[in-house]
Amino acid sequence: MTLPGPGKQPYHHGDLANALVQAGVELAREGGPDAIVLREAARRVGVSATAAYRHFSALPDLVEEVAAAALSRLALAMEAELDRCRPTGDARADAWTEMLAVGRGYVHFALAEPGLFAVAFTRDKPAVDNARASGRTGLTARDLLERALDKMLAAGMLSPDDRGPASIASWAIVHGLSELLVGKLSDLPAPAREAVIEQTLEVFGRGLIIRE
Amino acid sequence: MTLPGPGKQPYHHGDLANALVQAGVELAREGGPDAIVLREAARRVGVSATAAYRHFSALPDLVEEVAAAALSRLALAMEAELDRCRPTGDARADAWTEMLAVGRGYVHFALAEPGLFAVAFTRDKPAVDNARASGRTGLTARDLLERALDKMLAAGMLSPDDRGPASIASWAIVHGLSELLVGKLSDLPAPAREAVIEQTLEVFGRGLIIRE
DNA sequence: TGTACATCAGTGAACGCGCGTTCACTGATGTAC
DNA sequence: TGTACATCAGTGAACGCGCGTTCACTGATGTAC
Repeated sequence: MTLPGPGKQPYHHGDLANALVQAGVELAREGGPDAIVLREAARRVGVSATAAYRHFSALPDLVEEVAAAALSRLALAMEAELDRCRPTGDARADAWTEMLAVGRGYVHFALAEPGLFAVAFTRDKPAVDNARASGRTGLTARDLLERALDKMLAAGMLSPDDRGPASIASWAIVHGLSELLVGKLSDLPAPAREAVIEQTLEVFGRGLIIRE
Repeated sequence: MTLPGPGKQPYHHGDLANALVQAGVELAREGGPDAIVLREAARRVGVSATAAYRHFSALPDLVEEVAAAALSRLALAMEAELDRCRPTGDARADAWTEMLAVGRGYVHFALAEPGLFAVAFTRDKPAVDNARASGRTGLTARDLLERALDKMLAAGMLSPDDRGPASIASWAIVHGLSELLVGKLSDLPAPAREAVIEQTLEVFGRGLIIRE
């Protein structure tokens, strides 16, 4: 690969596909799914609109990769929240702390990046959950949730009978909370919002956790 | 108002505003928010595109009214589900049955009318929950939920401390479930889907209901 | 090490499309006298 | 009961716009000999 000298515009970009996806991500951040516009992405990268067709068969291809990148960022945000957990050694407490972190990470990402969140869950295509694009192959949001639930199970605070239903139920509660806070409940001031998040996760947790 | 004779196309439509909203609803059913197109709505009603401007200041006005109509239909679907409940006389059982009906009505509407559901929760504007448009002024989805929760409270199966958080938590669980089933989990076959709905509501219910 | 040439990655003009909206207009309606 | 006239509710042509995509092309790259 040739590094361009200062001020030089190389004829070959070198990494156009990626650059277009990044531009697409930026557009999505600013205006959600509908704002992902092929011509604008090309414009931002400084390339002709037609150049995009060397890397994507058509617009939906680009959108799909932007969605994958958005999902990837969601998982990253959740991992960041997870990293802030300090284990105490109490398996039960730690498992629930992890579960809360996963949920909070999810909801906070939606609030911080509503455009990307919308794109991540946009459905034009069969919708592949695997984020194989954008160079990342780490754990998905779903993986992080399952791991937290497994720890709860291992800690004996989750009934084996509930392990199955718990996946989708947990996903639903954080997803619904995210959509509402970003949408119909967007008027809530930030402090009230945080209280709502904590209370909702707590009520939900009571349904999950075995009473000792 | 003049009723048009057979085959006569009256110059004055008589109820254009409403007809355009209905056409918009149809478009939304078929393709979600982006499918609400002023010109197409006018076309379907058999009127020039510009006629719409006698009744709506611009496209977002139409969309807003279509969204209100969609919310109205959601509430109607929930009421229909509610009407199928047969009270047993046991206040606790009946309250929970009603709560389940409200939740199921919500999720089933989303599954039956994904386009309308999306429009109902689309956010371009401040988003007024009041469905003052489309001639309906009944109870909203939110009202139905609050009523069910009040009955649970009255039946002594919901802690007064939880009454507040329960509103948004309940809304979140059904909303998230709806979004997921219509989106990322749309591959689920119908029977599995129903099982997921029941299990999710049950797990959630355990968090809400006071253990006797 | 040089050179011919296939292949790759761009360019720029052009296309057709459907949209929202404006404009000047005309036909229908209803009200004052 | 008639009639003049303001107002209301439509029409149809036209606008500019930005989009996705196609086409024939050209410059850069890399490989075979």
